[in-house]
This record gives sequence, structure tokens and C-alpha cells, in this order.
Amino acid sequence: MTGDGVGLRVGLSAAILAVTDEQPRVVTVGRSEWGRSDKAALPFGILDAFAHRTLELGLRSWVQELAELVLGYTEQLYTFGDRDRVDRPLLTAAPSEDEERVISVAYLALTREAESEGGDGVDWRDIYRFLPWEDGRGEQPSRSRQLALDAIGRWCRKPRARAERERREERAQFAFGLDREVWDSEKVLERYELLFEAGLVAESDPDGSSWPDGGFSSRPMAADHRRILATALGRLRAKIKYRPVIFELMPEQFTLFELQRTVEALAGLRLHKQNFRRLIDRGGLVELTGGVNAQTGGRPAKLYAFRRDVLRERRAPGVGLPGQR
Amino acid sequence: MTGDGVGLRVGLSAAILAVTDEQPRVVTVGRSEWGRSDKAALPFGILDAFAHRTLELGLRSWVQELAELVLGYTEQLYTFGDRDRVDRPLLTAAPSEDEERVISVAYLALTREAESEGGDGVDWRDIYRFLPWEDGRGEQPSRSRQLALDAIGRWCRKPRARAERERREERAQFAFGLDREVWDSEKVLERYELLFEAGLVAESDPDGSSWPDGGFSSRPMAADHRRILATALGRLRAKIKYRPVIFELMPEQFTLFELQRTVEALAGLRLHKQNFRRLIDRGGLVELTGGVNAQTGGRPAKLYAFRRDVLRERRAPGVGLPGQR
DNA sequence: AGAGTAATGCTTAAACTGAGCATAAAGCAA
DNA sequence: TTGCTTTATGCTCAGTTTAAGCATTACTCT
Repeated sequence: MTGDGVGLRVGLSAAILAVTDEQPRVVTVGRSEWGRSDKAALPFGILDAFAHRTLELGLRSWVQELAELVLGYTEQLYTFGDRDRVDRPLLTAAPSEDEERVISVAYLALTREAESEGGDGVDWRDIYRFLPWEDGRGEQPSRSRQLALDAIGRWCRKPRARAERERREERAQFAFGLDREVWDSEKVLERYELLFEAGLVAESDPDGSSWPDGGFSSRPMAADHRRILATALGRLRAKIKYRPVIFELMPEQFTLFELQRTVEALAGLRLHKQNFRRLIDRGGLVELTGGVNAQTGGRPAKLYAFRRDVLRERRAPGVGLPGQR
Repeated sequence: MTGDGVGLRVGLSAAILAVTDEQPRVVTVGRSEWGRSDKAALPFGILDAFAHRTLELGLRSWVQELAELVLGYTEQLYTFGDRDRVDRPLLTAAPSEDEERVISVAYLALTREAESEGGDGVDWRDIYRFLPWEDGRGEQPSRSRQLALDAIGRWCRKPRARAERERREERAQFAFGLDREVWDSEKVLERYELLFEAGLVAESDPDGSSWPDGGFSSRPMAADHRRILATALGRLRAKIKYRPVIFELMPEQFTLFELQRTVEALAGLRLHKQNFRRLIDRGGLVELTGGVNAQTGGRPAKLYAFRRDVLRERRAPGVGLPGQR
């Protein structure tokens, strides 16, 4: 434990999210200079020991430089340091002889795609390309979710030892809610980890050729970036329930239905319209601006704006998805 | 941002918590070899790059070695990397010429004090010695909480610029809930940060002499360890609401009232007895063992044990403090 | 036996949730 | 203009959950 720290590097990665056209999106830097394959990667960089006073300040200025993005809400997600879950080529063009180890501190940041300049190598991608089973807005259940459920079911029954089967069953139950229909939208990371362990999604992909993914066409990401993305989505889904971060993703003015669509995009499920609107205005989260949006196709919708005072009034102002108990 | 990482070290720290005699406690290694002053420090060590496959495994084995403790639930808390909030002497006996920077990955771990062997330099301390304003179980409001509130109130009114006053007011409102009586037990870190910024509690203490603490006798800790402790307490308070981690702190069998006392100790507040018990057994969290505890002074209390099956049945099994909305 | 002390059981009003019906205000076509 | 379609918005209702407190039970101690 008390080695001298040689061969250790600290990196920062960022999952920078936005919601555009009812799709949650993430900034990637998929240029092939970054790795062997053309897999998408999150913005990633090695931390300079002295450039910045705090990690978060370092992140902000580095992202600003990279992508000319203005980050809104930012939060640290997790620090990953597993030895066996990184692609070498991403980090050092020549994998060093002495197997340098990288600790990466991952951040979640919110912004608006429309407002971004879109720097050089910056691409926005739909996050459900990487985690398709997380989008449950379409048919019930969606094709790729059903595939995931089936595959996990098989994985649970595979082992010989009964104890092992039960262990798997319990974890699957927890993450996917197998027999009962309780799908907890927040357990994104738990589901991803399970799919990963079950060999259903690939993370590292040294060959750049075979992407085992059990039938649903999910895209891998470089290194352990898909895990970071899963962490980010799970965290954000939890966060919107008790903190008004959703407004970081909205334009200045919006209709309640647009707000609902944005929440649904993140949560990956559909909400009851009337109840959603009741929750929002009984929560004091928004105020009328006076304007209307007549482009609805029906009765024009009133425009609202985030009501900042709610921060002083309520302890945990958020949007509250159904079935929270 | 793309420096070469020289001068960067990664450390692990652990806030190892237990509840003993209705007091939340934490493992410290207060021996003076660790620093100049006799301030308590959390277990802390520099990470050896290759010893362990994952950070958490590294933590477990290192703690095991240090303190002969068996850790139960463990979770990563946060990675701290602020430049100006560490004591030098704690990290390297001789502060290096080139100002080595330390990134420390902090963990929360739960255990039972009674079961610990108590290794060499290991001391258990009441956590409310370090964060006295967080304990609201006594009179309402407690002396040190009132002192904190007063001091924060003064701090809010201090600045000349009105904008600054309002900024402070908003943060204070958020963390302490000033005029209304909403004290959110989870916002431990937010309160600590505010007190720190207001100069009411000291973190680093180079001289080892002056501990400004605005009247309430709170103890500092080495380096930024008190911040880590605050993070740990806040996280744990949140966690018990939706995850049955409280049982990691309980003996095998217990009465509902003992369970309540343990929850109260962590949450820092008193609960309604009948409602607490209703919540617990309607939540399916426990089952009768058949035994009774006759040492109550009144009617003997039935003994209960944690009911593991709840993990399969409920999505977010926890104890739920009042006023959660 | 009677008083004291805690555990345990139960009631009630208020608040909240999930679901759906009903109405309002637009555009569009006959 | 009227009537139809579409979406926004208003409102009701039954089932749950919560906060608070009263009532009863089962022990010990005197």
C-alpha cells in the first residue's frame, strides 16, 4: 500500500450531456487518433499536477479549451482505477513497458447542444446508441430491453452451482427487477455492470473487431468510457428528482410539455401528462412568462421559465418520477 | 492539462464508521507520528500502483492490515484534489521541494466497533466531536447548532456588496434552512463547507495552535479529513433511506427500539417511535427471531433480525426519515 | 396488589399518487 | 360558419402514505 506511486497517472474524463430533439446526447471525441478502432471516446486528458487549484476547475478550463463549451451544472461522478478495464492505446500511443496505471476521475456536466460551438473533434451522439436497453419510451418493452432481459435470464441459469445461480439471480433481480415488472430507472450502472460481467457487452476491445453484444446492436466506447456514461446517466436520473438540474438542459423559456419530453428522454420512460404538470407547478419549479407557443398543432401552450426562488423555499426541488416509494 | 503527471500521488482515505452506545464513531489514527499536532486523522495511505486490481480491493486489504477490522458495506465517497486544503506534514515528513500534489480518494466503510480487535494506533472517536452542530438529538435546538446558525447569519450579513450578501444568503438557506425550520439532515457537507468558508471551522492548521471555531468547541482533524468525514456522514444519512445499510451497524439481533436509536444517532434527530416501527415492519425489513430482551425496564422487547429477502422484493428498502418530500 | 416503565397496537386527519374524464383553444376542411 | 381534429389545461376520485397521538399490554419493582 505504501509504494512510492511511480507509474501512476491521474486522468480526467467528462460525460458532457445535453438533450436535443428529445434525445439525450453526449460529447464524444471519436477521432481515430485516440485509439486503434473508431470507437467513440469521452473527452479524456491527463491531469497536470499544478495547473489548477481544484480538480473541477481543471476540468472546466480543459473542456472549455477542447470543445468551446460552456458547462453548466458539474459534478464528480466516480474515480475509476480498475487495472483490467482500460484499453492501452487510448492512453499512451506506445503502451509503456512498465504497465503504467491510470486512475481516472470522471465528471458529469450538463450543457445545451444548441449553444455549443462544436469544437474540432467534437461529436454529439445519442447516448441510447451505447445503452439501448435504457430507453423504454417506445413500445413496452422495447426490443433491446427484452433482449437484455432474456440474455440476463440465461446468464442467471447458467452456473452449475446452485449458490452461484442464486447470487446471480439476486443481482439480476436488483438491477433489472426480473419477474416483477419493477424497472428502476436509476440502476443504469448496475445493469451495465451485470451485462458486462455476463459478457453481453464489451468494454475493452483490443482487436477492434469482435463486439459481442448478445444481439442488440449497442455500440462500445473506448476504454471504460461506456461505464462512465452509464454512471453519468444513472446519477443524472437520480438527480433530477431532488434537484432542479433539468433546467440546465432547457432553453430559457419552454412549455410544460417540452419539459416533460426532456425528463422522459433522460428517464427513458413515459409519464402521465396531467400528473407531471401538477407535480411541476405544485412544486413551484416554474413561473409563467406570459408568452405562448402556438406551434403545438393544437391549443397553444403557455411558456414557462425556471423559478429560481424555489431553491430557497423547498428542500429538494425536483421532478419526481412515478413509483418512487 | 496534458502535463506528464510528475509530482502527483494518489492516496486512499477511509471514514470507517460504527455506532456504539448510541454514538456514531469513526476510526482515527491520531498518533503524532502522522503530523505535527495531535489532531486526529483518518486512516490514510499512498496507493501502490500495482498491488491491487481495483481501488476498493486495495482499500480493504490495507485497512485489514492496519486495523484488523472487517469492513462491511464500503463505498467510494469522493476524490479530493484541492491544492490548498492539505497539511504538508501529514503526507511527507519532509515537505518536498517541488510541492508534490496529492489526490486522495476517500471511502466510506461500515463496521461494528464491538467486533473490532482495535489494532495498534487505532482509536474510535465520536464523530459529533468534530461536527457538533450535526447532532440535534438533545434540546431543540442544541447549543452548538444555535451557535453555528448565529455565526452563519452574521457571515451572511457581513459583505458590503448586496449581490454577495444575497449569494451567501441563498447558500445558507440551502444548507441550514435559516428562517424556516427546515434542517436537511443530509446536507452535512454543504454546512461544513459553509462554516469553513466563513472561517468558523479550521481545517488545515499549520501552527497547531489557533483553532478558530466560533465558540463551539469542535475538534479539527488533520489535512482535509474533517471534510471527508462530513462527506461520509452526509452520504450515510442519505443512504439509510433507500438501502438497508443500517443493519451493517447492528448486531445480529436487536429490538426495534435499538434500531431506532441507531438510526437516530446517525441522522442526528429524534423520531416518532410508533411511526418508526410501522415503517420498519411494513417495509419488510426485519423478521422476528423469537427471542426477547427483558432488560428494557418495562415490557420486554421482541428481538428482530434483518430480513435479507427484502432485497429481492423492494426496490429501495430503507428506513425513511420524516419530512422527506 | 399497585405503581412505574417501555413495548406494541390502533385511529384519524391531512397530504400525496395514479388514473382518467372533461373542457378550452387553436388549426383545418366542408 | 360549423364541425372535426389536436393538443393544452382543469378537475375529480379512490387508494396510499404520513404525522401525530391515544390506548393497551406485559413486564419489574416496591
